[in-house]
Amino acid sequence: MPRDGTQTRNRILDSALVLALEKGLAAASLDQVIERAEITKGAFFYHFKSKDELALALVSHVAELDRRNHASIVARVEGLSRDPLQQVLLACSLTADLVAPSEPNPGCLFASYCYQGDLWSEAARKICESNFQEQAAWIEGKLKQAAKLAGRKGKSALPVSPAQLAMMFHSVFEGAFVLARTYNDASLFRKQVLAYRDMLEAVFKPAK
Amino acid sequence: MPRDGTQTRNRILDSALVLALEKGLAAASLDQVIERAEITKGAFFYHFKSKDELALALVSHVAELDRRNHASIVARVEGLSRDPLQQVLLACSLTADLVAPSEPNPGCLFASYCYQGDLWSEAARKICESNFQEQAAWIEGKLKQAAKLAGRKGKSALPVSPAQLAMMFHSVFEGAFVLARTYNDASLFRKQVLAYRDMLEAVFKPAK
DNA sequence: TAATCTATACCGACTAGTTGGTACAGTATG
DNA sequence: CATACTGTACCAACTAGTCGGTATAGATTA
Repeated sequence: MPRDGTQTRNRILDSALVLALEKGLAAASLDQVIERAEITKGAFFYHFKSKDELALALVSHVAELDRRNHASIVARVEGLSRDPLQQVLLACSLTADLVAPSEPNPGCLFASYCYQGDLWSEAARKICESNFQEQAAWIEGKLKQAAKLAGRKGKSALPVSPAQLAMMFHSVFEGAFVLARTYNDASLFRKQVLAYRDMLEAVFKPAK
Repeated sequence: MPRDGTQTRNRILDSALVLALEKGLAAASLDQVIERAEITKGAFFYHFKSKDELALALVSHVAELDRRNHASIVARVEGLSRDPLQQVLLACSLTADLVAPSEPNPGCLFASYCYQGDLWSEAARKICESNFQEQAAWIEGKLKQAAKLAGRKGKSALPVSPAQLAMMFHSVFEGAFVLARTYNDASLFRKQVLAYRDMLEAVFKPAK
């Protein structure tokens, strides 16, 4: 058997990811991707037919990492508590820690793509959408359970539907990156995700 | 005096804005901007020294529109109610209506820029930051007043500080655009902004 | 009042450099 | 011996930006 090419492929992907978050993949030339990956043009085009193919492979790659990360958070959180609301709150806390406060270019590849028309193919969109959906569905399910439990104690209906609350996770998540970049302060990401968590908690546990 | 050039300049700005929201300004070539504005290269470079200068002028332009829009919302809202919380809630409602549910490319130029390193100069960042700050400061002030009013009635402290709640407006606002693009459904923008509004209301008016 | 001047506004061919992508001969590795 | 590259040379298309020239219209002058 020949030597393993997956290592080189991953180097290309890693290089592209760094550049994509730093300056946007559209603005990053293949030469830059190649230089950073420390390979040659020949090697690049051996693994990818075109820049578009790289772009698509990169979303797929990141989506896969994201799904694994989400699965890991779910597993940890479901081990820590049996209460559905607590599980969601814990998941928020873990998500908040995903970005180091010192990170120079905190951001989400999905958001980066969706503001760069060239890369925002229907295929890429669907990958992002399904990731969002999967995660939102988990939150929504948990919140519905939580609402039922709270309802049994004879409380009023929620001011916002579990579906909208679940989607708001991604609103805040994505918006927090924009905030962090605009204020040039990566710690804002953490603060905003935690603020969302605290608001969620308050909505489900109204003043006694 | 020669004929008026401001019209041409505005045409360029408008053209650039459309393209920036559609595909990102970095990916839009000057030729495209020029073609859409129905002018020539000479006219473009008469008004702008470089693409970078256009980019900066465009954020300035949009920031100015945004500030006027915010001022208009504040004026309307302060005419409609004297209660600070109600004013903020109304402002959210008005903001939610900013994006038509049929809009093809809903988005924010600031977010677009901050994911495209080339355009994200320190000067551009500061323009966006000051717009965010100004608007967040208004919300924060109102929420502090609202908290005081609620406190007089002998209620518990807020689960999230007014400052974080105010910033969350922009988190949700920016994130909602990403959501709308990812789910390919512009109506999500409105829903998310309204969901934020309802959550705010719930936090300040806990179950009686 | 006609000719000239001047400053702004604009035109469009052109250039130097970069881009994504190709071609292909050779080398290393399992 | 097929796979996984390296290295270099190349190309057409496109890029931002330049530059010499022109059109317009008000101000100055003869």
